[in-house]
Amino acid sequence: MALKIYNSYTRQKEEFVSITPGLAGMYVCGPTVSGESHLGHARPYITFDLLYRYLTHLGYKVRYVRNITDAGHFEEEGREAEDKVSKKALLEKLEPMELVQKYTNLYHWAMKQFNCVDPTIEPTATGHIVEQIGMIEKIIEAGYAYEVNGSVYFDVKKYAAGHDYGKLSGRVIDDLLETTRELEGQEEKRDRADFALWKSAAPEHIMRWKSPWGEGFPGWHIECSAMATKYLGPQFDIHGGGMDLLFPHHESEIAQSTICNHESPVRYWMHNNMITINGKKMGKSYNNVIKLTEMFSGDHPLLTQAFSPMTVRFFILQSHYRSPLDFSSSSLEASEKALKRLWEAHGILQKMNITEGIEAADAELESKTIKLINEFDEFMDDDLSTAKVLANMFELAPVINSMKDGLIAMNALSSNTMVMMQRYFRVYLEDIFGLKDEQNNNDGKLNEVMNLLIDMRKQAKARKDFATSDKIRNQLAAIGINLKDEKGGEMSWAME
RNA sequence: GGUCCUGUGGCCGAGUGGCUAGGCUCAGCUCUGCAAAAGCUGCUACAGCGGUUCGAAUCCGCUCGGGACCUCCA
Repeated sequence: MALKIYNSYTRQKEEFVSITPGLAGMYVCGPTVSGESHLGHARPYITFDLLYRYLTHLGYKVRYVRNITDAGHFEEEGREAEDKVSKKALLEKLEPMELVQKYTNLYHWAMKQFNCVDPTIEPTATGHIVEQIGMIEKIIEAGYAYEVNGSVYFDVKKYAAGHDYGKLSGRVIDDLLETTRELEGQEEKRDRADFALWKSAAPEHIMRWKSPWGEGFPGWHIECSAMATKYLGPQFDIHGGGMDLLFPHHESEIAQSTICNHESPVRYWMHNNMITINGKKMGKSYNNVIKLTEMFSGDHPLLTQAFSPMTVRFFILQSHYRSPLDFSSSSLEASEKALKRLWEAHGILQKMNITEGIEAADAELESKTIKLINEFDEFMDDDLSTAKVLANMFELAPVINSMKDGLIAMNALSSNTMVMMQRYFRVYLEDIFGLKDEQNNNDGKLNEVMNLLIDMRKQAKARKDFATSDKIRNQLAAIGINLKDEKGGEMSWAME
């Protein structure tokens, strides 16, 4: 089996073949650090973290570039240029870079909470002004851009004449040229479909750089092209981002890079679908965002409780990344319970001592188990079908739990299968899905205290002193620790 | 208005034409001093109407509903 991924460019699943065997280059559109990340942002970061982890698991050495957009852009092309970052900075009375730093830190914190692996390179737009200017100059030299009043625009019409502008996003160039939408201040551009490579900065702009065309700031799309080219080369394997970036952002990236580097920049375009609330995309424009800090604290009118980062991560993994995913507090609650059950089964499985050389006593269960486990790889190779892998795990969880409770004999499955199941659960849940234990019970002293309490409760139960045994259990429950009686008189515990 | 996507059981969600994903909820049962946890059982759905086919949730057409992009957006 080989990994197949859905390529937005060709609109079909394709076998992934990297340009250089053994190496993979991927670029993911990172955040604009002019505000706090919300739940919607979590999806691409977790989706492409999953991809990065899986490619690594498959043996690729991956260069994972995820940018930070810290240079502000005009709010809306054609209207009065207004730098997002500097606008907010005025409101908050902060230096632009102070604001950028604040939200960058917050973003990094959120990524850590989600257990996302750091990208191998995390370039900033402001750190690559020189490269962006260089690229713009090349485009002008090639005759595909023109300068007006200190701003530079990409000539879409000319590009479209010889290239397939619009292929990625399914746009028809004539429609773009004939937009019914009425936009003001288009007079600088030769054509309304043209987009800015460089914008002249109005005097009040705080963020500004010198360029051959005067002081200004880079256009929205050029940073990704410049940084991707610099770190991944003129053509690289995978470019990821949210579906809402298909047009115009990624379409424009292709155009710019193609003119500069004389080849299409990306082999596989991957796009995650949106997270919605009541069917509507979560986004700034809709005023329906739930910030990640609010998710984790529960401090939001739409939330009935706080949801941990791993619950959110699991929630996202339970659906396919190209399907829309509708948020509601109750579906998060369902994910929380499901994850808890699965994670406990995982813990039980890992603690099992496997006796070597056991032959399977239950041939039917043995073959079913092997099939379910083998499908993990198959499903992941099929465009990262995490939901199906999890479904198989949930089919195996009762088997694991039943073995622990003695409802299924320990020798029902062969040693080889047990070892394989242990390995696959660990590799998939922890290494590939990036889930981790959120209970802070690593404290050895807490464990010893709990062992003491369990011992006391066992003794109380043995002499039928239920008042004492219930007191221990109930008071622990009150502080969020659940004691569970097990078959055979043993007890285990778990934090809420 | 243009382009594209989508409509699955109480809820969330997988679904490559035939073998009825999975999770959560709910009901019953088992285990248990009680509870929790765990296990077992039950709940057979694919917006509507046509068509193709031996056979369609899956393909085609129409109708209705929802959404995305076309403007900053993950």
